[in-house]
Amino acid sequence: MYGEVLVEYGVKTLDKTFTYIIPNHLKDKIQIGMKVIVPFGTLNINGFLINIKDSTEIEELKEIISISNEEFILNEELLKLGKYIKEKTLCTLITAYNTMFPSSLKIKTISSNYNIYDTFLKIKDKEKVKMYINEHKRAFKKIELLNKLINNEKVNKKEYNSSLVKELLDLNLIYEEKISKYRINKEKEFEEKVTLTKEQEEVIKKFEFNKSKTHLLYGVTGSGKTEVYMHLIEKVIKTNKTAIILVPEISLTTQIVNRFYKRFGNNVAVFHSGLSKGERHDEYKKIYSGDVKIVVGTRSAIFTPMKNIGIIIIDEEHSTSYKQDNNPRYNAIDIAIKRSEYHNCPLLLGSATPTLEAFARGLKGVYKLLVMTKRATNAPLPKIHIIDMKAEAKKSNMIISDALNKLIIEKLNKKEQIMLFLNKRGFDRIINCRSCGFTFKCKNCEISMIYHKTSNNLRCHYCGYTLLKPEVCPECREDALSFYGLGTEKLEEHIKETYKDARVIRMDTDTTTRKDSYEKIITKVENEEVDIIIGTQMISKGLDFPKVTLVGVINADESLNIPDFRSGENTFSLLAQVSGRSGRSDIPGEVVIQTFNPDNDTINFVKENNYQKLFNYEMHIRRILKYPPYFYLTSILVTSRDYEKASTEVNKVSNYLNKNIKDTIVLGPTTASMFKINNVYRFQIILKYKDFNNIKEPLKYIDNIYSLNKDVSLEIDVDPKRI
DNA sequence: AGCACGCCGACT
DNA sequence: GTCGGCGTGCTC
Repeated sequence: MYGEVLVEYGVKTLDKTFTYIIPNHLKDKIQIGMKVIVPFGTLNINGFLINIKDSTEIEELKEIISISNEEFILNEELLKLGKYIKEKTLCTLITAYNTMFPSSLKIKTISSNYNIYDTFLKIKDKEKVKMYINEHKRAFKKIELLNKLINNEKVNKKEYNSSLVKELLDLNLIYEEKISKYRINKEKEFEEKVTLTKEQEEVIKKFEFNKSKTHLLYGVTGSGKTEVYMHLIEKVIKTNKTAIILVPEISLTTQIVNRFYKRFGNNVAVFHSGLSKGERHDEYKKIYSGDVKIVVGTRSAIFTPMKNIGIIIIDEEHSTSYKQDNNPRYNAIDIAIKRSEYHNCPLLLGSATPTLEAFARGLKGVYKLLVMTKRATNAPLPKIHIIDMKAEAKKSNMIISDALNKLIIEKLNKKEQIMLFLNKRGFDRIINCRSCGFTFKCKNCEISMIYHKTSNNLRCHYCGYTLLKPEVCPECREDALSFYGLGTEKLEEHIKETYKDARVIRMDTDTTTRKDSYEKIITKVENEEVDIIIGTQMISKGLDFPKVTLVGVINADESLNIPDFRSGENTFSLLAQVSGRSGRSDIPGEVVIQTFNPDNDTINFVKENNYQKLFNYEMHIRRILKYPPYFYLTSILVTSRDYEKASTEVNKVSNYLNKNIKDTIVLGPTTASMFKINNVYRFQIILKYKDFNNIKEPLKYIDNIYSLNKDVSLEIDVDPKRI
């Protein structure tokens, strides 16, 4: 017997199998999908057994040394899925398999045993024990323990003093029994049955089970999407099938997972990067062994080895977090579609602000479109005020406008909660005019231009159009051009100074690095130990705090100015999402959006809460400029420490593509949006096309060439979320 | 990726 | 005369 093994190095030159002899002592145990240790060159390394065969042409063969992980084996579905990932993202097969396997289960660490146990004490010989009790009448504790055992009570070793237990063990009266247990263990709580709204019922009625169909649930913020998810899952697990539900961020798993625990108890596993290695091992084991029917998690949970899947749900479908931004650059939605096909089960994408791609498919009938337009509590959507910061700036209100200030004081007095959202995702290298709000846009591409300090000019990162940086604003002739930039920390300081009695908490990547810190912050807010929550992206999605009645967006403009064709769409979804945090229960909510561009179309769609208008507006632009969903995109990034090399090679690539790709628009080469990072120069090419098959082989070809080049590297991102 | 083999420059 | 620089090529 021979085994075909993929070795662990994720490099293009080793993206093929090596054949090994399967020695007799492994023949019974070994299975396809197992991790093994093989001799490779001069050393022994880890690999993945992906095929077993009876004969081989190769003459000199070595033997597989051992199996490195018997506990978890990749099943047939997941082995197939890896091949799909390789084809779709152009990564190596082993890279695909390694990402599907949770990192804590990588072989380097597997030597330690992640299983943990409860140790119970058992009785050996009742008669002997009774005799002992008679002879030691004054050993009260020991007698108590032994009596429990005689009465067949469960006794955990931890309950008694260890030396006491040891004595009894040494006397051979009792013995230990280890029962493996999981670290996370939640009992189901009773939860009163919720009555569904008409809209929720309608959605559930229309939902198509038992077939591979993608549904898009477009439901406004607070319309009760989570409740719909739970109902659908309840139906599915009643038929003995399983469910996967993905949420965008760890901060969100906390709230959703708790709701799931309450309703489904130990039938739920969590899976995300915030778990400790041990916890992750346990959760994976629960899933692998079929102990749970539901898994809730972030992107990587889409690879968990659930069997007999009855539904896959992706919440906040528009979130960019479903796309991995390093190798392999997969999108969990694509994987979900693939798995739904394999299991012949439905996929549900949910969002209050779907991506244009998804909504367009919904309208075309590719996805089944389900709609919820009302809030579940029947509360109205919050009232949105747009504040012109140009006018405020003249009054020297640089951070908080008069209107927002007034509302903050009002809400503080009423003991209601306030969320202040700071949009930090912009580049500080965007210049705008403090006087009139003007920002520089490329005349060809309609996207913001980026300031380059070294050359003192403004550049478009799509087409390369360059403009010398003017001294005064070309619109109003004022000398008021400036960079933008305010951090959460500074905002927190300002708020604490201004509202001295308010209890303020900050929620961003800095304050949530420690494990459980999300949970702590969320609990604090829920227990009303906090008046004002300051945060970034993190507080924009999904959080459900009934006492929040005011949301303030400090700087709406930054994401508007990101030089990406999706900036309008992303800004709308971000603002609509944060707005949705306000007034979720019975008290009506308000939203204040501060902007230097109060007349901007996107901002006004937010004010009207009109997704449909945004959709039509953006689709129009996308059609003219040949962007998704009308065309697919792939970006190619060429980088080098040597400016000249990067520049000449990217031109070579571009020439090659222009000659060898048909029916594809080749844009560039241009400098990438971050041109120089850590002294590495970055250039990019963007491809716009209708059919991936036209570009796949040429892309593989250039990818292979540059995998051998140590000075210049090339990265391909198929369907990038950011360009 | 990681290592051996190999072919040219400055040193006890 | 040898030690070691890293360029090239191979790994079942």
